[in-house]
Amino acid sequence: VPELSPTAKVILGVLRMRPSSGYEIKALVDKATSYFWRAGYGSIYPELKRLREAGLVEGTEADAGDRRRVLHRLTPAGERELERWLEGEPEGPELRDEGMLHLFFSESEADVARALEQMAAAHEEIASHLEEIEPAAKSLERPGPLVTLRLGLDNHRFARDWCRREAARLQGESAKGDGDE
Amino acid sequence: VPELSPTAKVILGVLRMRPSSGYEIKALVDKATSYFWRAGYGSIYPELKRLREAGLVEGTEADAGDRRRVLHRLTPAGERELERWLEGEPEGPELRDEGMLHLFFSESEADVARALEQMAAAHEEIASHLEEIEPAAKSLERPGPLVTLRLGLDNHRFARDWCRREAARLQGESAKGDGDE
DNA sequence: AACAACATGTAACCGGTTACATGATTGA
DNA sequence: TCAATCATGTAACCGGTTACATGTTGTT
Repeated sequence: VPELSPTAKVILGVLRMRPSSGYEIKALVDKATSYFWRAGYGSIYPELKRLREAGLVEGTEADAGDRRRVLHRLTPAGERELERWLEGEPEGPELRDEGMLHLFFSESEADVARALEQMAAAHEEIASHLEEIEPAAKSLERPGPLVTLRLGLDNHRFARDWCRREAARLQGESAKGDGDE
Repeated sequence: VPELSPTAKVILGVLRMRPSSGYEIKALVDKATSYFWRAGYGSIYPELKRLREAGLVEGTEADAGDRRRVLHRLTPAGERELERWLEGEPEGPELRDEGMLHLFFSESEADVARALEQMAAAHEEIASHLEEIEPAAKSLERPGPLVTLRLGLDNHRFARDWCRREAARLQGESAKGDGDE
């Protein structure tokens, strides 16, 4: 049995929550997981095809008054694969953060303060997005999305505050040395 | 002028701190930036070659009693490119976190608690690594590496504590409901 | 009539990881 | 002499992003 691809993992999980079209999967990922797991059409559609061919997912043309779309749902084999992945040890978080790299290469306290302010703004932006989607997460019965959201929100708020506080401290210090008196 | 590749960014920054061989760049990245920016030999050596060809970097065979190695240093053009990148707006952080995805798909409070414990362990591990390298960062004159490290350390400790606290809370609650009395 | 949103896909490109291949030097 | 570390690189593979291509349905 081959390992699930990264995109397969998010697709199977989403389909267990609710049978969906590729388009809907993309919309949900953008809204609810994009701050820790992304997927584009260029990954989703080919992966859905592979999952159908592997028998983990089943696609039925949505009939009735609906728009033409392919509703995908997990097969029993798909459910087993999903559970198997969920039972295993998750890989550690992978981060790529250009703001941190700027900060790392800073040579003066002014550089540090600037990098910190830019990072604070980036974390603020993500936190705002998470605040927007919080009501939707609260209205679900499943506990996962809301805990995830709160963890993300608190993490980004913490990082934002840390950066702001440290930037302010550095500017306070430089003022002491720069003063006219 | 083409954009700097991701690996070029970390290489140029490292070379400004200290002229180095590809091997040394890799060692520094593994030790000091790997928790927010990685690079392997398979990226570093080809990129060093491209940077030499583009005239941003200059490679001199290290002479003297040294081992045979190619010491790379920034050219004036390389310094300008580095500064230009440093002056621009950094891209936002990109994260891929399988633990968060497990958490997101959790269907019961027991699933949530388990996912949180695994995440706490992952953050603990990263925090431990950062604690190990803290003394080295403290001994530098440049301020960048130490602030970066402290931000990373506090972020991972915060996430670790958050996950632990919430996991404990959930288990406390289930005990109330599961009690024999 | 026009625009936004719904809906599905492919192809080219880019860049990162992994495995492979090689060889010198240093210390136990 | 043997293992670890220093040191440099290439090739195959994998997977993600971006741009392209197309057509429908609902709203203004």
